[in-house]
Amino acid sequence: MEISVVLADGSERKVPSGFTVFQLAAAIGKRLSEDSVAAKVNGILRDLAFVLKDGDHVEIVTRNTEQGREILRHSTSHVLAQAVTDLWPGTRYAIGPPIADGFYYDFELPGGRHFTDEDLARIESRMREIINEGQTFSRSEYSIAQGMELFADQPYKREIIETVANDRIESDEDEELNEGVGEGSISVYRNSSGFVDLCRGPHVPTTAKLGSFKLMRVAGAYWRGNEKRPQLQRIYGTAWESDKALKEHLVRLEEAEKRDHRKIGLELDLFHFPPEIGGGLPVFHPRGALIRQIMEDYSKKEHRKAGYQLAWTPHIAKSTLFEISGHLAWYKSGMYPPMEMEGATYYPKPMNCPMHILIYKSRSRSYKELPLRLFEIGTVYRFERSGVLHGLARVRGLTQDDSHIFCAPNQLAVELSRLLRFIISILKTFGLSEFEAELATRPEKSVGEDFEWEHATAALEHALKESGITYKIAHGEGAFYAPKIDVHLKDAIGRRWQVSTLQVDLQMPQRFDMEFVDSDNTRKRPYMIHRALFGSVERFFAILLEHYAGALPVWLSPVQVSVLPVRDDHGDYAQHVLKELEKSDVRVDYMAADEPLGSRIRKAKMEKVPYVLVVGDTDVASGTVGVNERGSKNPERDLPLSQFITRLVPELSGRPLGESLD
RNA sequence: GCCGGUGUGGCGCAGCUGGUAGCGCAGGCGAUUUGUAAUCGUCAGGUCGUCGGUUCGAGUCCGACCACCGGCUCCA
Repeated sequence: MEISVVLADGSERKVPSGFTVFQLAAAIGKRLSEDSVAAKVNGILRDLAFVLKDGDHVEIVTRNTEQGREILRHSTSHVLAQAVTDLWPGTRYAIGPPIADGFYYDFELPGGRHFTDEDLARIESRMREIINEGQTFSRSEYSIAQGMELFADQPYKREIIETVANDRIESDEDEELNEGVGEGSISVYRNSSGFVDLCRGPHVPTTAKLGSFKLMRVAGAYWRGNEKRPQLQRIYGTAWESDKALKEHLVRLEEAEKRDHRKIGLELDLFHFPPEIGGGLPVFHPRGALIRQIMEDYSKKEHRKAGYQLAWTPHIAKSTLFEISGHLAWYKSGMYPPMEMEGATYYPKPMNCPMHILIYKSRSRSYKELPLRLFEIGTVYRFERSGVLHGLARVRGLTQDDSHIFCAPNQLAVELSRLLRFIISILKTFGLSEFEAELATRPEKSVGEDFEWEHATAALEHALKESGITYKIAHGEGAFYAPKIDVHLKDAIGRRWQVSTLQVDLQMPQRFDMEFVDSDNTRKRPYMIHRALFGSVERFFAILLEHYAGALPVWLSPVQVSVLPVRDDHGDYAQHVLKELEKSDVRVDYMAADEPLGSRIRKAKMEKVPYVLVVGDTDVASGTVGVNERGSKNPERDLPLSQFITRLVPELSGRPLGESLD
């Protein structure tokens, strides 16, 4: 008896009936069978042991594909669970999905025990034993009731079966919870040693297919992501199709570590976090402060050009203000504690918006003034929980490049489109070019009328469509008072960062009873848009440092050119070069000839100075410089100074000449 | 906030089972005057995160706290 299956390339192939996917792969080629980990049969992922039927469309999934890696990772996480239950009998195991670059598994150890780093080595060697034994994974199906019986002493598994069987979870985030639970039945995978796990599969046929993995770290993780539920012990690991791919991944991690803005900040003497000041409160050293200032000056200039007016507001305000704004009702726990003074209670501001509203309300406003765009680079304080602080990317004192736009309802759509274009244009000037947006819609915990939310959300989506930026909808991720667009960018090594945020506020105008006089002499409520472009100056600074690995573009570099005389007697000429550069507003550093040239060049290079100029005998004689450009291996010699300056000047400003906004 | 880890001169590190701290870089000084990624010598610098405890004796052991690192939760 023969059946016929259709392969990925569309060709048909006759195989004996009862043939498994693996037998098919082996029949096609030895290499394919070795590399196979699973297959897609009629579009559904199946084990290699899956028995083919006549007419099946089969696509063998190999280990070096994204899908293949996912299966390897998933299977490795099962081996992890097996090793842990071997080493600590009585362990309850929860979930263990594949994730980007690896996998994790959550456990509850008997007696409330916690994993330590030393445990990782033990677990890893037990895993290697299991892998070397070449244990098989075999699939079986049970009824829900049988499943509950099978996992009688595994409450987390039982909870998965119960909740998923009652109410199949459909959102992407909880997809792993659907593991192995189908309509009225569950599937489990059993190792030849007897370890059983609830799982949808597929899995590799045998642990022998695994091995290129490494356990990375232990962490606590709340069961089902809920702080109120037990905290489980999570082990993270990485797994790849080959030792080579594993090694490459570890090298990538090392490279990313070198870009860490906290490390670069230290190396380049840009900022630090004095413990005497407190966690999440950075101080910027002269060079770091200079970079900030360049960013902020540039931002202010562009905002003024784009029709914004600068505002300035204080750092603290009476509780009354935050009662009106609703911050005390909604986000008190995120605010710094209050200060008492002369019978009043003051709070450090967590946001600038209430104060900008007061500027708006300082007098009556005419429709002719709208849109009124206020802009402030204002420092706000937020009481971030100690565990979430992360260098400059997450601080307790942050400086928002914050603006609030007040407009007539009919101006909203146009204003949002214009705003989104402005944001993208500014971000591009900083050398960032890959963007993606999220449209965050109404969350469960929120205030306002449905029709307002719909109007505002539609206006945001309109702006997104018009900008051409790719976006997705983040359901229920909006702020309590407003839907929003979050702009994410991709850095030089492909990591995503959330930067700009753009919100249509439905609450503040009402809370503060804002109005404007329209052309028909009636009083109307303005719309309000909140918007931070960098997000926070500190965080954006961190992103730039990581994106450029510290080698900032010339216009952002605190030192743009270092001038190095070869010998002391070239000093006068070097000083002349320095003066000439300063005339063109170049930020120049001078390195006297008191140590060997090579050593000084090395220092300048390590400071990531964009241009190192070396001047010696021939330069003194003919008015030239030697140019050692950052990133280039071959220094140029005998370049006339004026020529170097002509070349440098266009790099001194962020925006390429001739390009304008709007 | 929770789980795990770390905390030794400005930076990077060493210091075995407890016996009063070392190295490299950076820094000061002196010599060297050098054509493209480390010149030589010399000097100085640490109450070992903080506080408390155990001990004849603590950088080493215990506890609390602080800060940082990796996660979880959170992120107006």
